[in-house]
Parts: sequence; structure tokens; C-alpha cells
Amino acid sequence: MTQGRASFSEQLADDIVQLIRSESLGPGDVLESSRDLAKRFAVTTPTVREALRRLEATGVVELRHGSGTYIGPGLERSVLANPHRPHITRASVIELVQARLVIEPGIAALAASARDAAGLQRLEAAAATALQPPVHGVRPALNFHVELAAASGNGLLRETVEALLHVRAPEQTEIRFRYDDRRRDHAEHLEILAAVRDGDGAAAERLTRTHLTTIRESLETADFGGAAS
Amino acid sequence: MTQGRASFSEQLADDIVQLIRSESLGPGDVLESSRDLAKRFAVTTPTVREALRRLEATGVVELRHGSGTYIGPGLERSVLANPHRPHITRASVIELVQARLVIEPGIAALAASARDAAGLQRLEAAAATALQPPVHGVRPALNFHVELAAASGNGLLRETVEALLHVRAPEQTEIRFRYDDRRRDHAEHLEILAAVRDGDGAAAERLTRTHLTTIRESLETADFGGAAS
DNA sequence: TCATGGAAGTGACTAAATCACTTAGTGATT
DNA sequence: AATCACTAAGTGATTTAGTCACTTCCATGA
Repeated sequence: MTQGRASFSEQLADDIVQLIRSESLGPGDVLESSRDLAKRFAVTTPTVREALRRLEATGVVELRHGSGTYIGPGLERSVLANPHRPHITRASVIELVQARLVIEPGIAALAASARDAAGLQRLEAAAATALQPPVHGVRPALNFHVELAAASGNGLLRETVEALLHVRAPEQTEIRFRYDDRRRDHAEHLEILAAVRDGDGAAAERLTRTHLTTIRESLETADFGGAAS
Repeated sequence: MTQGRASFSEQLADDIVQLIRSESLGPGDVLESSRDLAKRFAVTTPTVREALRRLEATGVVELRHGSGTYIGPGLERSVLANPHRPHITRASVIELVQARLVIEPGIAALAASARDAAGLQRLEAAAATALQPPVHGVRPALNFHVELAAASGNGLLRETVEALLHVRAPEQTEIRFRYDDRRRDHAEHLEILAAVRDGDGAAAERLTRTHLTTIRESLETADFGGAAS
């Protein structure tokens, strides 16, 4: 890096990550209280808070008022979506679909060749619940694509797709809810699922490409210029 | 929702982002001093610092001791690499190459069809400097792939490749420096460049796949079990 | 012209409190 | 016996006030 020495809070954030690793803490576990952390590392509470805020921004920890500091899912992630992203535009939505169109067909092909029983089961479950409305912030309609990437066996690909789908997730769901045919989506998901189950990589790739192309076209024809509200 | 109201610092982080947008500040510009921000939003300095630390973690701002708070490149980014990632293993490096093998050939094909003069020029510059050693944290050898993605015209694809290459970047460079044939890499880059210049998407896709396959094989045969140091 | 030095402005951190929320335990009520 | 309301302890959230360290810049002097 350009800076030789890091600030206290930056150093402290690394130390806390190291502490989490050395104690083998996983998502959901409780971290030491901020007061104890302050004592342990011989700094004051505001400094600890800065370090924790930093870690919170990338999902490594989660601070719950009155309860404690908990380990989040961010520790094992390599790539993530920026929580502060630019406003949505028509172009940005289409850009996203085009990016997915480049990336996801290859993932589908890989998933068809690398599938296993557990992955197939999760994929089937995701396809089955795709028509249910979003609850608790989880969007079943998008979950199928994440599980498809997970079935490829490559964690980085899963994270990449997850991050891309997290980009402007609320607006994406809103738009698909208004302009997309979810029954057709579901039918296409089932076709992809069948191809993956049969181990037919070429078909999975082709079907995924068709699926995303259909979505892109429905977005391109739809006029949502004033749909920002 | 799970939590109805956000904490002060979380709300404040959003407000600061909004302030940056409303004043049309870009990377390199100076943000208001933390004391002034505290006055403007009627909170105290530690709270401001927490919000800034949060934004710093995702690259939205950069705090320089004694100088000021500067806008960083993170504001316009949608997907980024996690600064606190797990330790490197042999499997994780190969996983990364496999992920790139799925994603980048399609990007090369898109770049060949969407290329323009400016993009080609940047791509040529990246290829020309690829043999130079890393300086100031910039790794010319990896830059070619980022510029290739940029030439596709899709910003999200560029960010995705950039984030993937940022994952374990130092270790990656180290490994390639030790086990990879950089002259061969360079020759293959030039081939890809020629295909993109000719607008031959199929060739660009094939050459990129070959290029990454070669890298993967050289990593699989290399024994870097004890190269963690 | 150029180096020196110091003042002003900035972020970094400390210190001691108080406030607000969650949780679990306790006891009374049903 | 089961349930509910209350209480107390532990936790994060925020404030207030102040000191320290770094950077920048400009005036000063050689």
C-alpha cells in the first residue's frame, strides 16, 4: 500500500479479524463486548467502535444494540456488493442483465457437469419457492440463480452472482414484479433445472442464455422511464 | 423489517453519500472537515468518525491524517472485493482461475464486437506495459484483463473482473511472478488483442479460454504448498 | 531563488459519563 | 403450575470535552 503505517482503528480491525479466526468464530457467534475489546487491545471504546463500524460495513460483524456484537457472513466472502451504490437508471438495469448474460450461461454449463445430490436438492427447492413473494428480505425469484451458481461448486462464482443480484436488489425485484412474467420465468427455471439434472451442459448453457435474453427483451420493450418512484 | 430504525452513524453515512452526490463531488475532491460535518448534521465528532470509517471501508471516502477527507473511487462502484478475506490456499487460487475461466472468455467475445477506438488504445497500452514490474500497487500484468473487460463497454463486467483480480491480489502476483511464464502471457495477450481489434469474437473467446487454461495448468503442476510465507 | 520555520487547520485518539436497548431472572398474579 | 409484569444487569449508542499528531502553506530569512 501507499501508506506505511495504518491508523489505530485500521490495525485494530485487522486484529479483531485475526481474533475471530484464532477463536474459530463463525456467523451467528457472539464477539467479545466492545468494553472488553477495549481492555484487551489497550485502546478506548470509540476506537473500538470505529474498527467495528469498518468491519460492519463489509458484513464481517453485526452490532445489535443492547445484545452484543455478532459475527456476520462477510468474513468468508471475497467479493461483495457496495451498500452505497448509485441511483438506478434504465441503462443500469439493462447493463446488469447484459453482464449476467455474459456470465451466467457458462456457470450453468459448469453446474451441469459438477452437480451433486445436495446441490440439486437446493436448486430444486429454490425453483419450487420462486413464485412466492419476497419475505424477510429474501427474494426467492433471484435465489434460483444463486443456487445455480452454488451448484457449480465454485464459491467465488456463487459470490459473484450473489453480489451482482444484490446490486439494486429492491429496484430489480420491483421492476420484475411489474414488467416480468413470473410464470414464464418459473417454467424456464424448470427447464434449466432439468438440463442440469441430466448433466447436459450445452443445453443448460443455451437455456440460461435464452432465459436471460427473454428478460432483457422484456425490459427493453417496457417503458419504465417514470418508474423511479 | 428486522430493524425499524438505523443507528445514527448508519443514517449519517447515507446522508454524507447524499451530500457528496448533491454537490457533485468526484474522486479526489475534498470533503467537508469532520468538525464541520458534525455541526451540519448536529452530531458529535465520534459519530461522524464512525460514519466515515464505514464509508472508508467500501472506498467511498479516504481519510488522510492532517490533510482532510477525500472522495474515493468506491462511490460509483457496485461490486467490490472484501478487504478482509480469508487466507490463501492452493485450492482458493485454482478456484479463482476457474471462475475467471468461466467469466472472461465471454467478456472477450463481447469486447471484440463492442470495441471502440478509445478502448482499443487503452487495451494496447495495457498490453505494452504488462512486462513491467508492479509499481505503486498497480499490477500491469493483471491490468490487461481489466481493460479487456472495460472494452466490452459494460461497467459492471469491468468492476466484476476488477474485484476478482483484487481478490488476493498480492499473493496472485507473487505466485505468477514465481511460477508463470510472463513472456508467454504477453504473447497470448497480443493474440487476444489482435482478435479484438479484428472484431473476431469467436477467436477472442477461444484465445482467452486457452490463455486462462494455460495459467491454470501451470498452477496445478506447480507445487506451492509451502509458499505461504 | 530557495530553504527554514512556525502557525493554522485537519484528522486521531483519549477520557469519563449518560442514555437506550435487550435479556434473563424474579416474583406476584392467575 | 403456568403465565405475566417487573426489575436489574449487561450491552451498544451517543455525547461532551479535551489533547495529540500530522499536513499544508505562507511568510521569513539566508
